[in-house]
Amino acid sequence: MNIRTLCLGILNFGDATGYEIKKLSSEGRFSHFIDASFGAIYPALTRLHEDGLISFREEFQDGKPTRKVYSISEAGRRDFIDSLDDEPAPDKFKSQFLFLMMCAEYLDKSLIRKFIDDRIAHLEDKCQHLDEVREHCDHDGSQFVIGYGKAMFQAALDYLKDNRAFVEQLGKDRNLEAAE
Amino acid sequence: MNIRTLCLGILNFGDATGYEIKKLSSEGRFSHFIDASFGAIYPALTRLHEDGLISFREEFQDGKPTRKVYSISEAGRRDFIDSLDDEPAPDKFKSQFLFLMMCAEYLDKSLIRKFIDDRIAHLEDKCQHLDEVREHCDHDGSQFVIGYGKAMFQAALDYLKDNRAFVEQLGKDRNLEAAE
DNA sequence: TACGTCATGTAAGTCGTTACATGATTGG
DNA sequence: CCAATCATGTAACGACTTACATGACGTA
Repeated sequence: MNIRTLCLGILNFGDATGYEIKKLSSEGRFSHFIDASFGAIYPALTRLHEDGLISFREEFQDGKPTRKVYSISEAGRRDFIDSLDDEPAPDKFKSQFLFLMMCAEYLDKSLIRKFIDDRIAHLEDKCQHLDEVREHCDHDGSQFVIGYGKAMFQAALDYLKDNRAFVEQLGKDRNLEAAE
Repeated sequence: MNIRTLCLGILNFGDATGYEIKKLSSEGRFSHFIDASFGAIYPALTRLHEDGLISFREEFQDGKPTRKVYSISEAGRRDFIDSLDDEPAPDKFKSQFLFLMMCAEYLDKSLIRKFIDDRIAHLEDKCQHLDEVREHCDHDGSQFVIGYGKAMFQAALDYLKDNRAFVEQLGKDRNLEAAE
């Protein structure tokens, strides 16, 4: 799913600025299955506007930059809802962390331990964050989707805690840089 | 992690052709956290060879095209193992399926049911596939990584089975195309 | 003083996908 | 007979990232 459709979909749930779309997609309730950068969002919004699928109003504020608040148009809504009937593209998951763990035998035990500690901390953050978002969100579809994310993160977390000893023991005992 | 490093890493575990790297990354034991296309792999191998990080021998076979079997060089191995000390980039997960489920209220109940049936079938395939790969693989690092993938897929599967009724009930009752 | 937040946007460049081109063999 | 598998590669295109430019305010 491209950034264009993503923007349209988010605007379908309510008006937003480019900045808010970025925050929603990388920190908010979509952040566990989507990500987009400013450099992708702003041009996408410009194009959607040119195509008549969204409109915007400017909100002047003192002390802060002017906001462009985008709204989806009727044509945009139609376009978006039609697109939902298409089979979803398969999920994409890329993990350099797993790639690294696969190479545990080439890493120092201490380094593996550090990477796993970081990862566990990161997953705990994510889980906690999803819990918070879920509490402050009464949209049913989002609830379902947050639950799905939580289930996956929690499973990863449990697996890491239960199996870290196994992968840590695969590493090299210390950095033998002096020797060779 | 770019395709270049991916190829180097796979070659670090043993010689392979471009075709085999593709298969490993999209069907084999790396397929749940990595993917690469031919159009990315072949140029990457050419460049790695130019840079002296890999070498290749040609294997002529009758009835089948000639294979170029690549091997990692000492320089390549050093380069790769050094790169492992860097902090791994954060995981990336993109799911159009979850995006779709978030929009359940705009979909027909029947369509949601179909999408979920497909997804469950797909996840069951993946789980079974990982089980098979795990049995035929005695590399410890890979075992750990396969287990991680399995845990995540299984969690997603269980969640879907337990909560599908909730999201299905959010959908529209039938396709009201005649009305409007 | 320097960084983080709010806010928009551009431009260059990287990276990777998709489609094409080629062609023999095997299996349903 | 058609599709899939094996096998390599190119070229065009698209998508996205990164870095930059601008600027005021708040806070540690």
